[in-house]
Amino acid sequence: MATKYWLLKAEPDSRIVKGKDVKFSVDDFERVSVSPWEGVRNYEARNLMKEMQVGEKAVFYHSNCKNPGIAAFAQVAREAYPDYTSWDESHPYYDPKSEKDKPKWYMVDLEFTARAKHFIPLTLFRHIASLATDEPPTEVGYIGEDGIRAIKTMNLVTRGRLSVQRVDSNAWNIIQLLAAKGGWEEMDLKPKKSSHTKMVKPKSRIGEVKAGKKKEVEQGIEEESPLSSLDSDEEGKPDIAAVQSRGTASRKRKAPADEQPHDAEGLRRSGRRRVRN
DNA sequence: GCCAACGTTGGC
DNA sequence: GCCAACGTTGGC
Repeated sequence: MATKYWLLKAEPDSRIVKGKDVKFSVDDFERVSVSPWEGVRNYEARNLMKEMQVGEKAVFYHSNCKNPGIAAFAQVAREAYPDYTSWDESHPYYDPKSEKDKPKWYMVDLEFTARAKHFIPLTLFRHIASLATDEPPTEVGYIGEDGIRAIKTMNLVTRGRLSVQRVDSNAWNIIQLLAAKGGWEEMDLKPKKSSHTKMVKPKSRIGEVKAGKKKEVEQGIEEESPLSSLDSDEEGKPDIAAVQSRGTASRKRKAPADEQPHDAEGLRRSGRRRVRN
């Protein structure tokens, strides 16, 4: 079985949840060297962690911060085991539905490997993903057209909210290159306005009405085609909660890879992670 | 089983 | 701080 590669997020900035700081930066990671990846409360992310094997490589991503992006490399140091923080009432991600004899949430241990020589900002990925395949920027021309293709389909670009993601080997190789070589520091990393530009801001008339909290989504967009996601090879049961596409925008999303142990229920938090203690 | 409402993620 | 995106819940 081919080695798999992963991307895991953590928040480098302080954020207090239930009185505890959930911050976990690359500095923290480097300092502790090995860390349990607790706090993931999203089924798909959890299932991905259950697939992880000791020794597999991963990138460490800074999320929900001023400059999100890939900060370091890591490897899986322990396969999935129950996330004991889900049993701790005082923990930010306590889940009363998770029982000791039937854990609902799992985590792996990750070991810090090295910092990325060049921090790779999300804006770079987004920018590259917005380009035509045959117009590679000279500054990072070394990634080639295949590199652009690989980036366009990265989960990081297409599935922003997933906190634990798989990284395919093409993307993995590009990440290695980028982290080693850099070169984009002078680039203007704004995405190249793509099709779905949505700048329809009202021309503000003078007493405009505020229109409630309804945000109409223009639909019709539906660009997504790739959504590759090979997916879900759950090892557990098949996923039940199948797709629930939301009506509005014909989103195609894959089934929520889930499994839920008998009663579905659920916390509504998603996959954030990490709580320092 | 559909889908509107709700609540969270997380970029900007 | 705003708000689009989207996972989840719950009414029907």
